Amino acid sequence: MKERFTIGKLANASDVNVETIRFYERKGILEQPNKEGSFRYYPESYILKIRFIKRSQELGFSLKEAKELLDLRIKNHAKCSDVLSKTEKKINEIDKKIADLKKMKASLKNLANCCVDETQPLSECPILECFIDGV
Amino acid sequence: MKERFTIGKLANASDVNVETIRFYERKGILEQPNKEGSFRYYPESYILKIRFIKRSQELGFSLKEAKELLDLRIKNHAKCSDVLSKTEKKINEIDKKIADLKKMKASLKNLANCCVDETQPLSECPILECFIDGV
DNA sequence: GTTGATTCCGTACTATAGTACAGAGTGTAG
DNA sequence: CTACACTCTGTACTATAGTACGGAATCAAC
Repeated sequence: MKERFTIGKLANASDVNVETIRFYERKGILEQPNKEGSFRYYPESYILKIRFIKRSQELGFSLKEAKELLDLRIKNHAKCSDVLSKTEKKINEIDKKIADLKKMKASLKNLANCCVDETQPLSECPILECFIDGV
Repeated sequence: MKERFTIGKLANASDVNVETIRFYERKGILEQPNKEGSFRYYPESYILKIRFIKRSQELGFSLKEAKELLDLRIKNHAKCSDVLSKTEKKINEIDKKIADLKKMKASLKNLANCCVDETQPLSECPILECFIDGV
């Protein structure tokens, strides 16, 4: 038997505010679930959707982009090339983000290392160097 | 001879609005440069700072966090342990971001692959699977 | 079958990150 | 030495992403 969630339970399980879920519905980020009577009842998958949205934001995607990511799916093979090009674009974006995060990390590691080895030289604002070569 | 930039030149070189730079100064994100007369003149390093801030935002850091990253530096060795712990915290955050971006990417690759190989099964919302195991 | 928690809708408010603009002053190139 | 592009300060406006709240309706447990 499948679990169903009222908005309050869903909010709790997804670690967001009830108002946030309603806000997402108003904005079309989340689709409205079936209503029984006048109350919304959500399938469990919404927990995953909401967590995906929140994490996407933390990774530098806007709500709109998070929705685009959630919407990426193959409905019929005529549209496959469309999905493929969008997907490849997003993969490229993600690769750039990963590359830049790695540069940031290397820069921070270098900074941390200077705390250990006092003889290391260090510029006034060491993290600035992280994007110098080929952003 | 070092280059110096008026706010307009800096904005142009950094690919942001003049008002954005002034906004960052009001908010204390960027420190005010020396003024000659009543005009601001910036050293070249500000281009790098502003690009760093913008990119940090695209990687999911807030303005406040971007400033914290820019401010991470060793002033004297008494405070080293402080810098070290902040730096390690940020490195952990970055590692988590990288890990999740990789999961997203794998999910998108799987989706793309289904366009090529039609026999592959695909769920209704394939990207949702990306954070299922051990976020 | 009443009561208390939860949900409903709509509207208003908040925080963050800018953007726009008015009106005065300044710098510089011809 | 003047014209005009640029800068100054201050205030107001915008977009995005929520958050809060009033007052009515509903659900569920006793």
